[in-house]
Amino acid sequence: MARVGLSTQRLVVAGAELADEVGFDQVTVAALARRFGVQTASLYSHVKSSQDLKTRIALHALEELADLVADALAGRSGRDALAAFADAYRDYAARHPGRYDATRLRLDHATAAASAGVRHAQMSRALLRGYDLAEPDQTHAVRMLGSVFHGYISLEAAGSFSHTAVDPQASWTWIIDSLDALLRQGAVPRHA
Amino acid sequence: MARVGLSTQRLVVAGAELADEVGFDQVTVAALARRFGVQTASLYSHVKSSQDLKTRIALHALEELADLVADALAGRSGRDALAAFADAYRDYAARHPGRYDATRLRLDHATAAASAGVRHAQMSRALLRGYDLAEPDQTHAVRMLGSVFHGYISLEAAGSFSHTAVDPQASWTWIIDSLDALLRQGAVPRHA
DNA sequence: GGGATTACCTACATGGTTTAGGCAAATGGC
DNA sequence: GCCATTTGCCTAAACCATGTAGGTAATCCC
Repeated sequence: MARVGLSTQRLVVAGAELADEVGFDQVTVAALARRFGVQTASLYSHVKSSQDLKTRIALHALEELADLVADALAGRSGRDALAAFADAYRDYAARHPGRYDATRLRLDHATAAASAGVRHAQMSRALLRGYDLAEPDQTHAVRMLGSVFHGYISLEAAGSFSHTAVDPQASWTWIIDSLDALLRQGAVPRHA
Repeated sequence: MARVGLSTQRLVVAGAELADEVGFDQVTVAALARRFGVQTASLYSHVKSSQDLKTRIALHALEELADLVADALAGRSGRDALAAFADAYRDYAARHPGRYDATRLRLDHATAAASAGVRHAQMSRALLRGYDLAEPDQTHAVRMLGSVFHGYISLEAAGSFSHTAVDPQASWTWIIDSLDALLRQGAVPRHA
């Protein structure tokens, strides 16, 4: 009865790879067991359930992505920082689609609060410190940036931009420039 | 052997309601059969597979949403139209979370091209005609609007905005005002 | 080397998906 | 109003995923 050497961590890492290959929602305990050549039930010694496995993959991806974003931001400011921030997310999603999907898994309050999601929020605020926004504008801006980048990446992944000839990279740059210009204006014209 | 009166259309409509109640990914052929009080296998005379059912629900939701957006846009222009457009999407997502999720189902190329997704793109362009954008800026702007609105709605639904005290409605209005201001400036400052 | 722990096993209950084949109810032509 | 056809729903059964219970073999540690 040769031992393969399973552990929670190895399952999570392999699960993340599997997610990139077949899609996050195709990650099942059974599929992961097949990949290790063991019986499905054997995995239940290391993860509590299918849900537990997915949550762990999500947390892992959030950490990994936060590290990449932190690296990208280091030593930059202004439009440079904004572009590096945005590109870090988009590159990660392109390179690791399954893990990127995993980062959007709905976590319960406590789990989210203990996750690297907090670092993501902090970095977003740090980025905006380069622009001169007072509260509550800063929070609005955090939400807008998150929405644009996340939305763009989702739509791009879903193939929504492949019906026109216009280069997605050009749109991406245009959007970053637009946001930079908008934020540089300081606040936003109050709605009449 | 009383007949319940199943049909593809009735299954799709009931499936959409079910999606709103229990979540789009909890929509199963078995659950839908229970709702009609018939055997699971009976539904396979009307839909080809679980995937087919989900695709049909997605197409249905896209149609329904396109109709609502068209209504919202009628007779408006400028910031008014922009806000109505944005609110139509957000209201739909709030009122019909399952169906909104369904609209994001990945469709194959041909299916997407024949879907109401095309109308959505057209309305987005119509909206932007109120601002003075030449190609390729118009395409960039279409993509930006889609990204912001879709991203905001996704993040809001995922509870990402419930960790700060700032009112989500305030951020939403702020974002619409910002986009309006940005678009009203005509083009965007070229990146230096 | 022996006891405790750990890694993996078999077996099974439960429930979703899908195909095949059948009978009964509705429909429509005469 | 009767028969033929079509259609709606059925049962049965194969397949696969989740999750639990309980067992055995490998490894760890003194």
